[in-house]
Amino acid sequence: MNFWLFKSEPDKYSIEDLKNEPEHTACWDGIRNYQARNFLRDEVKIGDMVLYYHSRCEPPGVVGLAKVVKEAYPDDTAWDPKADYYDPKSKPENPTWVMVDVQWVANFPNFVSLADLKANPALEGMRVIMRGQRLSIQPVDKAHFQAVLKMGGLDPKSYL
DNA sequence: GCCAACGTTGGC
DNA sequence: GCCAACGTTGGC
Repeated sequence: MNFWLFKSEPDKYSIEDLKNEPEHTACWDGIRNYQARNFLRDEVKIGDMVLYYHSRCEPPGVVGLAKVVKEAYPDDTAWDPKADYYDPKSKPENPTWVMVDVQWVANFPNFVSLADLKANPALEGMRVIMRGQRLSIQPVDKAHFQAVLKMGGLDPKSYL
């Protein structure tokens, strides 16, 4: 099993939006960065666990836990001219972009802000706390993942 | 809203 | 293939 951090802007799609979906499940569409795409396509697997991170808000931080329920398949919003993430380079016969499905698992009893993450020495090296780290799909070390769950008030033994 | 950091584009 | 210009991300 792999561990991930997925960023989302809560104004656009928050963890509450995911929680309110049928079966708490939605497609994670709109990824238009090649490094993130490669993670989605090659390494994000069913059962992988995801830290749900709110970015571009005050304060940014990890708000909960989700899991992967469907592996990479073509992101059809890329060839819809009306979609926000339309990309004319991507075609149905040769899709450039992929998405996965994620399911809400839990909200953190305690919000874990970016400042909290930076203040925890156990999280040294975690990508999200590094300067200029814009990647919206990030791999997370298991030890880091467990530490963040604990900070959020969830028992890793119950979820991993 | 600002702006530094980063990714992408496109002329050469 | 280089790199300047441009667009986007995201913390602050």
